[in-house]
Amino acid sequence: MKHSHKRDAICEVLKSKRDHPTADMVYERVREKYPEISLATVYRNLAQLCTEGTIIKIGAAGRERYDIDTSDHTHFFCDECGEVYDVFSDLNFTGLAKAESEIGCKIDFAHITFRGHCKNCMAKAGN
Amino acid sequence: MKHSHKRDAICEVLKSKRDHPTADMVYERVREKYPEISLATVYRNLAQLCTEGTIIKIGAAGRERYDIDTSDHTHFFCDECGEVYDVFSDLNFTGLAKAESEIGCKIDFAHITFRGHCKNCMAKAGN
DNA sequence: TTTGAAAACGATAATCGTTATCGTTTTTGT
DNA sequence: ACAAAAACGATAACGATTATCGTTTTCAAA
Repeated sequence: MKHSHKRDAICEVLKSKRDHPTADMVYERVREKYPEISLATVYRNLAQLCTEGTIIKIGAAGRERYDIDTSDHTHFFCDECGEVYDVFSDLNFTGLAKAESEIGCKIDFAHITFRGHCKNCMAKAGN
Repeated sequence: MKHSHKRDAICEVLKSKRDHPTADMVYERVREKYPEISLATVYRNLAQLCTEGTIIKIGAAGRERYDIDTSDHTHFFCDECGEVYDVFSDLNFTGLAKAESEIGCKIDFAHITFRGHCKNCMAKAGN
């Protein structure tokens, strides 16, 4: 895909620190390279990158986050610190066909997110 | 739980038509009984009912919906018509422990939503 | 290398769902 | 009946995101 310089810089931000930043966080980071960039440009390019499939949006209650890893994986949201972690382990679940037949629908996606307490927060609480 | 008249009417709206309405939809419906009710009152009471555990919020990308069925169940969102359906079939999934050990976390909730095409929309498309 | 159209941009206004404020009204317990 | 607490309506404020618009940059064809 052909990208503008600023769009490239936004990709670079997503690639270099894979912590699922919000638009604001991307804005702050890309300003290190382009101090004059507008927040509108960040939103515009994030939207475009989503449309073309380069990145994905992982909605978390009124505050979108962005992930450059478009492979099939799950996200874990820490309820304590708000951090988001990738989970790549396979999750097989049974009952999907039964769910489909229950309401007579075709399930295209089963979207799973985890919530709980992350390693760091558990370590802190443990002491 | 002790409720005001208007809070009761809001519950009644949720009970009588279990289609996971948005706050706006609740507002429209409760106005049939209380034409003078304010949208603020609807939001206020929906929030309160969530807090006390009488109803649940099922967030769907920037637009909350409300469900008076607080039992453990899943929701199916039709990508075509936007309708939301309840799914009560059990879904067992394996790999949760592996996911926990992968990132060293404690998973408290696994939140699942389905997306796809509902019965009605498939029937329409089929002709 | 000029040129002109398309794409991208910055600034900022607008939008949308939701929440907060505040002065008034209703409910409740005594 | 009465005071305190809860609920209310109107509306302003909020925060995240999107739209607008006039300007600037890019890039390919001439």
